[in-house]
Order: sequence, then C-alpha cells, then structure tokens
Amino acid sequence: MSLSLQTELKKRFPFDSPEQEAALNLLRTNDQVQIQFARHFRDFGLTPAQYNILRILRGEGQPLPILEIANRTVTVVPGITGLIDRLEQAGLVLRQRCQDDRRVVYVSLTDRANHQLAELDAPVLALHKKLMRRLAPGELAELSRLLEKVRSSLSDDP
Amino acid sequence: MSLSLQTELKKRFPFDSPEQEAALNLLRTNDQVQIQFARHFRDFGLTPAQYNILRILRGEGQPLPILEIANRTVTVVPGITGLIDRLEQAGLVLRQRCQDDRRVVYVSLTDRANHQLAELDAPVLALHKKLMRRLAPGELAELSRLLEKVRSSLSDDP
DNA sequence: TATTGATAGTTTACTTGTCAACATTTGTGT
DNA sequence: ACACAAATGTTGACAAGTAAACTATCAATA
Repeated sequence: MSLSLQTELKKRFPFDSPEQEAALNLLRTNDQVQIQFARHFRDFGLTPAQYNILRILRGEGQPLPILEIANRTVTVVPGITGLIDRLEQAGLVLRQRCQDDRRVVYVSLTDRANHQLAELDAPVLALHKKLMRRLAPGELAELSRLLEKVRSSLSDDP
Repeated sequence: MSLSLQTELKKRFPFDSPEQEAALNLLRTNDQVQIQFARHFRDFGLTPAQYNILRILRGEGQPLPILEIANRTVTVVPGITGLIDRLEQAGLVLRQRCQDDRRVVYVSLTDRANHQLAELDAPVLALHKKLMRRLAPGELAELSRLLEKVRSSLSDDP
C-alpha cells in the first residue's frame, strides 16, 4: 500500500531538507514564544501588538507619525489604524494632526501609558530570561547571530 | 534634556539583556519569514494555515478527527472550525461523521488537494532554501539545535 | 433507567493582519 | 494657475487566533 510506504518514508526522512527543518523550527518556536507573551500581556489588558507600539513610542521619546510606527512594526499600513484606534480608546495614546503637513497624524503616549509601561518592564525582562534560560551566554549570542543572518538574506531580494 | 539622554542610552544599550535580544530577534525573523510564505501561498489561493492543515493530512495518509488536527497546529480549538469550513468550501477537504462515535468528525483530502499539494512541493522547498541560503550547513544544524533547546524549556513549565 | 460528567465540535464576539479602494493633502511640471 | 502624480491615512471586506458559552453525543454510575 502506498500509505504504509508513505508512513515509512516520513519516519526516515522527517524533513525534506535541513533548510526546511530550520525554517519549521523557527516557525514552531516562534509560535510557542508568542503564546507565552500573549498570555503575559493579557493579564495587563494589552495585546503583544499594542505593547509593541507603546515600546516603540517610548523608545523614540517623542510623538511619531502613524506611518513611521507602521514601518517599525510588521503591521501593514491599513492595520495600524485600528490598532491606534483601540489604544486611543484605552486612553494610552493621543492623536494630533501635524500643522505643517495636514496629512500626517502624530501619535504620543499618555501618562497612563508611561506608567503602565514602567510596571511591565520587570515582568517582561523576567519572561525573556525564562524563555531563554536553557541557553548558555555563548549560545544566546550565536542564536542572535544566526537569526540576523537569516534576516539579512531577506533584505536583498533576488 | 531627558530625550537626548534617552536616545544616547538607546544607542549604547539597544537591548536590556542578551535574552531579550535573542527573543526579539526570534520574533522579527519569524515575522519576515511568515511574510514570505504568505505571499508565496497567496499566489496559489492558500493561506499558510490552510497549507499547514493540508500537509498534516497528507503526512498522516488517512482522515483525521478535527481535534487531532487542531492538536498538531497552534490553532486553538474554536479556530479550527472556520478553517476547515473554508477548506471544504474550496473543495480541498471532506467532512465525514464517524459512525462509531457520532461526536467526532473526520476530515480527508480530496483529489484536488493532493494534486495541488504535489504542485506546491517544489516551490516550497525552493523557498525554504532561499530563506536559509546564507547559512552554512553547520550553521543550519546549529540554528535548529538552538531553537529546539528554546522550545524544550517551554514544555516543562515552572 | 436516569442523572451526571466528560468529550467533540460549533457559535459568538473581539483583536489582528492583509488587500483593494478611497479621500485628503501636498508637491511638481507644464 | 492647473492638472496630475505622490504621500498619508482611513474604510471595508475577509482570514485567522483567542476566550467564553453552548450543543450533541458518549460513558459511568447511582
């Protein structure tokens, strides 16, 4: 039967190639990590995407145009609108139209957002350490290096 | 000003810790890779989640209960329903109630799905190789090993 | 036999990511 | 000055991930 043959092949060659194995490992590991983060932030009423935007704004230290925020996330342009909408409803950011160029909308953090971010710093750092606790310092550096190398091949297309 | 100080600090210590650096590298790299896959499958009318389910069914070689499929993906139970719905509408899978236990619903691939999967094998493998092209064989193995190590620390909680 | 509890799957509601289409504003080239 | 292109967001539609609540079936047991 072709079915048993297929099963046997599957056991002997679980991956079609080392490249595929690495790619699938990346996807699976990321899934697991994302789940941890999502649970973590949900306790504070934030989603990972929302926290990401707040971190970007704090890192910049001043208001940013909406498209600039979108550029620093993977979020595609139309998606950023609703994201900012919900953050604004939650009282965490403010929208202000630019006077010079009335097309652009600046987004800034509220005091409440800064307060909430400060509360999250320690738990987030602790979670990062927990996720990576099995890796020795050298392994951490190597993992970062390899991931950056993968990303570098995505920038210049062919 | 606190702003320029913050900017300077940000340059000198872009990450709070090596663990955080590795975790963020993982998230960013995965985002980029996911985008590549999504674009790739969209040309064939499939989403990555749909392709994943088809691959699982082909790998098994026989119909699977819906919850068994959900267990093999990161998809949470309620989400799997709509996913199977859309695959069924597209004529790629069939639902059949189990006779022995009328609660369970088996899902099987149609000929059309098998045909489409066969067409996708070569392009998918090519994409995997393209994504990882910068990594030497040893680096590929090391990346897989490190990612597995990260996942292993997520299984046993504390 | 009837109740009680567990299991399989669905429905509903909400957030996010994605694309296509659009409005508004700005800049540029006749 | 005027038309036309480009940039900045927004809207609408759909796929997907998530949690809470629900239905239907099965199993155990009183």
